[in-house]
Amino acid sequence: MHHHSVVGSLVPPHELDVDPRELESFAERFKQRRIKLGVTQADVGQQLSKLKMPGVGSLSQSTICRFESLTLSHNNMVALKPVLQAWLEFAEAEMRQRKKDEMNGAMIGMSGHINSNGSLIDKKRKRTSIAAQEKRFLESCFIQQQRPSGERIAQIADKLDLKKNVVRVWFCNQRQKNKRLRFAAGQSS
DNA sequence: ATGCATGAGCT
DNA sequence: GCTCATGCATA
Repeated sequence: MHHHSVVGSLVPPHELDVDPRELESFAERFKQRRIKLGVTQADVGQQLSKLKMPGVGSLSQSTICRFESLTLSHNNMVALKPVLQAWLEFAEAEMRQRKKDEMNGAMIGMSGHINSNGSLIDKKRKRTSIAAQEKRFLESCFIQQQRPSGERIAQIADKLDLKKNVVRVWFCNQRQKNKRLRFAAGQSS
């Protein structure tokens, strides 16, 4: 229910071929201006929904962070760029407006805080922690076969005393990691 | 900032 | 069962 791809992998055909260097410079400018605005990565993610861009909801701090550090796939970077660019313009316009208001002496009392709290007891997602030694083995296996068969995965899982699913997901994440812009072969900047 | 996980969509 | 975009949880 919370997975509504912001843009899926559908990108205008004209922009399918975007210069990685262009993305890199944009990401850098984005971060600098975001910081200048005094806004956190988490804030950006939440404020995106205020943009009312069709099909664009909010994003997590993780995703904003990864955009800034170029650790997303090329297509993902290309898809997110226009959205974040729109947010930047929106946020800077808003700031200009605030300054203007202050100039007009429209200082509004900035105090008051209302805090309510409701605590619910729910099952939180747990994260398996794979030990360094196990990781080393997994990495060596990954070098041999990036896409081991189900049988091979079961074998590895058994040897490392990990759930088969944990090993399968590890390989999936590893392959995905190899596709991230920043680690892709052929990056020169 | 990053590791492990989820869920949608596709084959 | 994979890829892909994305996020919770945690270091």
